Amino acid sequence: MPTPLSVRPRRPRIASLLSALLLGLSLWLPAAAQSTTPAPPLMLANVYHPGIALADYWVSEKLDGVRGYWDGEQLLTRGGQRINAPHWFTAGWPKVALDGELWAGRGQFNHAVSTARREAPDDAAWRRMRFMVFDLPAYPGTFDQRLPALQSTLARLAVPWVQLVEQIKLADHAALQGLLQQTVRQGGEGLMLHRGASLYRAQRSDDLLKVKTHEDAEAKVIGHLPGKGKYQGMLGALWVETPDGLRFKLGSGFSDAQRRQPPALGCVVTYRFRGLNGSGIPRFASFMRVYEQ
DNA sequence: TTCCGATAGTGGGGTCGCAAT
DNA sequence: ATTGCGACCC
DNA sequence: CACTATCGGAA
Repeated sequence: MPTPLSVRPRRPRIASLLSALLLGLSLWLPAAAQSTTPAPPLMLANVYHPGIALADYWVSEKLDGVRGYWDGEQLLTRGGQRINAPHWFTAGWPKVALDGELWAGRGQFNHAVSTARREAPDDAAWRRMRFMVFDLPAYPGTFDQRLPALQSTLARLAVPWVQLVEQIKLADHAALQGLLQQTVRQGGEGLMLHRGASLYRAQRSDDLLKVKTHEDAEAKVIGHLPGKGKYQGMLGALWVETPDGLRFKLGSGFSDAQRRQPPALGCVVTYRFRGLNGSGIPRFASFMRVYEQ
């Protein structure tokens, strides 16, 4: 799927009629900004479920940062946006593709995003960043074979802010759950599984799996927010309040029928979430069901 | 026939960059 | 200087 | 990121 619509309409200050014309025109022109390239061919993850042949996989921590794809020349985001790192950060990097995560440590997701997406690199911020590499996309071999090649590639580079993501083998599902709980307790986001026998495929498949935890909680419905597009005239999101008085919007997890007849004001709903963001608001919250005592 | 995989299309918090105020 | 919005990240 | 709905081909 070709990346659509150029972004960032950079319109000159002329008559508003003309600028509107240019804006409309810009949708048909190639992306003007030097910051956008086609999305890199990334391997994407499915969700782990019991029954997967764990012996076929390598296990590593899921690092909560910004996906970074080094195409041999420049750093790109998952969507193909150019990442403006300081020159020293990428100096000496190999002329081959590297796939990894721009990461500032556990619990530092916002710092990683802020640093990676700033147009003018903030040197002090970048000094806290690491490129945690987990794959060598262009290498013709299985993940089992790419791992040692990647290790020697990074060993030649030998800078502390570029590191290989540690991969281990686990005996069984129980061991996986144990490591998952331990990792999350320590502030990690979850685990990733790489199938050892898999070639690098730019697709979402079971060759790459993610393992995450989730929690359930309750909140009271204090408002209905309207939907857009295909949800015009239906529920877009519930405005809810937690027992602590924290308010946020709950907009995912509803069936179309529930969006037509949403939970009533004042009732309590159960939602699922994965950790809290910096302000204590549940991250990736989704509606589960109406709560009944 | 049923089921699975890939798409398309909604929704969230947070951040940056730009335009309007 | 503040606010609002779209487009990204997750 | 989360999710639901849909469609076509695999099972």
